[in-house]
Amino acid sequence: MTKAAAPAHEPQWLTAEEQRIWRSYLHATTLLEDQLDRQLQRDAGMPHVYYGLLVKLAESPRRRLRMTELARDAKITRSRLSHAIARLEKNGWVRREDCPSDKRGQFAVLTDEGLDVLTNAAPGHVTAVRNALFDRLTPEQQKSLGEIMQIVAEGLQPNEAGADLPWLR
Amino acid sequence: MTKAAAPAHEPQWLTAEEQRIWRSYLHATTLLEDQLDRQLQRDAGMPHVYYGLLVKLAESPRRRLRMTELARDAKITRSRLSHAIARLEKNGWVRREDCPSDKRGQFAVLTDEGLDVLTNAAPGHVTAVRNALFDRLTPEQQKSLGEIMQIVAEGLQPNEAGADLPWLR
DNA sequence: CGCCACTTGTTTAAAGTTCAAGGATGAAAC
DNA sequence: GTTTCATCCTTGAACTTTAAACAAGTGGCG
Repeated sequence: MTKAAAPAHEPQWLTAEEQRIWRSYLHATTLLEDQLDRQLQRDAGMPHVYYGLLVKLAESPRRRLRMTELARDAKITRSRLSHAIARLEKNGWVRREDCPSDKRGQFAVLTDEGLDVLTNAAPGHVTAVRNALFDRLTPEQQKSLGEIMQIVAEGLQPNEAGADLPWLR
Repeated sequence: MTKAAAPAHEPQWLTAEEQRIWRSYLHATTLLEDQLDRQLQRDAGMPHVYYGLLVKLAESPRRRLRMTELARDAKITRSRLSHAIARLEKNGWVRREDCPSDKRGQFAVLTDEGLDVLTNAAPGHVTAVRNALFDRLTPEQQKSLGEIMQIVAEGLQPNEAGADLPWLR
């Protein structure tokens, strides 16, 4: 121990190096999200989050998902999802369906038109992601990024994959 | 070349591994941003972006910055900044001042009260960042993250540090 | 000077998000 | 059955963000 310990109720401030890392993180993530939002808004008429919803639906059996499950997958609140689906429904890209087995439940269903929009938007989006991210990183960096982000995501996941086990927090 | 090349106008889709990385990235960044937003909203009565504005001001000489410069530093549009500063001004945490040398210009100035709020909020925020990010990563991972994010940020920076040099794009 | 192009910052309205509350159904206990 | 509590999803209001248009000021240049 070469440094005096901080007073008990003082937080451990970030070191200069940590600050550098943290700022790079903030800059990169905000710039990237802005970029994707603008690209998708321009080319597909919706923000990135909404695009993500269509993707989830397209990947699901029968192109449908329960609202709660979709919200969980997309990491957004059910409230936000309700509003989002309302908007997508207005566009004709998604439609709601009642769940036969649980009268409280709703399915969000990707329409044919929605799939078309998605199909048209996808190439541009993938290209944008490549340009901004993958094309700039070495394979090692890509691997590293994946590991890091997985760790962070798991740490923040309120409840996923055996999270009803109290001793995991 | 073991794989057939994609048709010229087909995008290069993400490989399975790239998709994994990209999804981890999206999950981690959205969960982290949500987490910080909620923490700051609860403890300091403002979203993360607004907190970032106060930080920039606090770090600046005489606790003030021109609107455009602040917007650039924080990676947000001037319009967004106008609204944000209006709100912070209403809280008494920031005040505006005219620029003497350029009558169009405005300074955003951090008030004493604003500095107090910031001082009180900082420990909790730093702790949140540590808990979610730094405490979970090895030193190598931290270093790697910094490098990666710097690359990405620089790639997206519309104009920074000698960006008026046309041959850089 | 007088014109023109550009920058600065704000404004308006529309879109998106959050927060707290609430209606309805389900599930388990009594 | 009915009470109780949890879950599913929606709603409306407040707030934040975006996009486009605008007023005012700067600065180059004939």
